Amino acid sequence: MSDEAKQTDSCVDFGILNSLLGYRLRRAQMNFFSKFSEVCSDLGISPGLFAVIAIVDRNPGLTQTAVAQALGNDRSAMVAAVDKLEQMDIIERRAAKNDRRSYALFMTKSGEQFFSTLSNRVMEHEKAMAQRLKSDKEVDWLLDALDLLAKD
Amino acid sequence: MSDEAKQTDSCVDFGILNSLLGYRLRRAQMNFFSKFSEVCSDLGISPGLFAVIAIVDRNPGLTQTAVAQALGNDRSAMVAAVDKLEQMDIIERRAAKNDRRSYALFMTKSGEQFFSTLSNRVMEHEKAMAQRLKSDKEVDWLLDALDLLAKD
DNA sequence: TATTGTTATACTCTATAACTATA
DNA sequence: TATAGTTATAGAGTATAACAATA
Repeated sequence: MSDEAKQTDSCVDFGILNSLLGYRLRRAQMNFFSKFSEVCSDLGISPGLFAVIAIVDRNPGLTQTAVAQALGNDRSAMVAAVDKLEQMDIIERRAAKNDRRSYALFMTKSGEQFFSTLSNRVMEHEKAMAQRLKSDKEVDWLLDALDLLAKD
Repeated sequence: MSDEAKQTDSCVDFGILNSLLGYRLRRAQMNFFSKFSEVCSDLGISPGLFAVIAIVDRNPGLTQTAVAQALGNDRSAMVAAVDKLEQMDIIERRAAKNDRRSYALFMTKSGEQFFSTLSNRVMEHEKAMAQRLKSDKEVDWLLDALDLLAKD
């Protein structure tokens, strides 16, 4: 490898990208995503599926559309997700009481146990990442800042 | 709509998701992404293409592989990106001096002008988002925090 | 008419493997 | 043998449109 080529290895000027929240958000999120996958891939759970489980766990009886709206997804994306989670015996569809068009989503018994294990893993990962910041105060501050940037 | 169903609209408990940096990062990044698209879609530039242009603008003569490594992408993804940017007369491939396998990437004259316009738009968008935070100090702090979370 | 779940579809982004021409 | 660019391909994620059953 020539010296000229070697320059390209680590001396790249990121210019405007360095000052862009959007770019840094993307890099940070991509890192979180890949780390999450490492931690949870053997359990067959992606970040998206984790979010669905977390919502159903805390809000038993929600419809598929309601979960989709909460997560900012389209209803059509819920079908495959709930199919998979039902196949894994984590979530179950039950006929809704007042509306025969919709299903109510509930955790199964084994699903609750699974989510407990899963949450512990995710929290460990989260803890390791949060420790890169100086204090718990800074983590809270970051959570608030990200919330501001997520709105509309 | 029944009262029972109405509950699902905005009274969803996000549980553990609320305290997860990973989830909030995802929501914030998705918002940035869609806003960026609104601002730049008429120019035919996605966040990914913008990053490529920004790197080439500041580092003329880099190879495709070097740009890919800087951005954390695979080389194969660069082909279509550079094809499009070359078609738009923003970037051009030139034969590399010492290595006939590789191209050196450079901005075209019109590309530099285009990037100037583009950067102004992106900076406006960025400014609007940054103003959601309390001060410039907080923005700098956030940039540093995101940088910490993006590493390995 | 409007809404729920569903299906089909497509589009983007991304990663992998294999090929070629060079090194 | 190793690397740069390329191609083909496949997977995940996401969004749109249309349909049947139901409201």
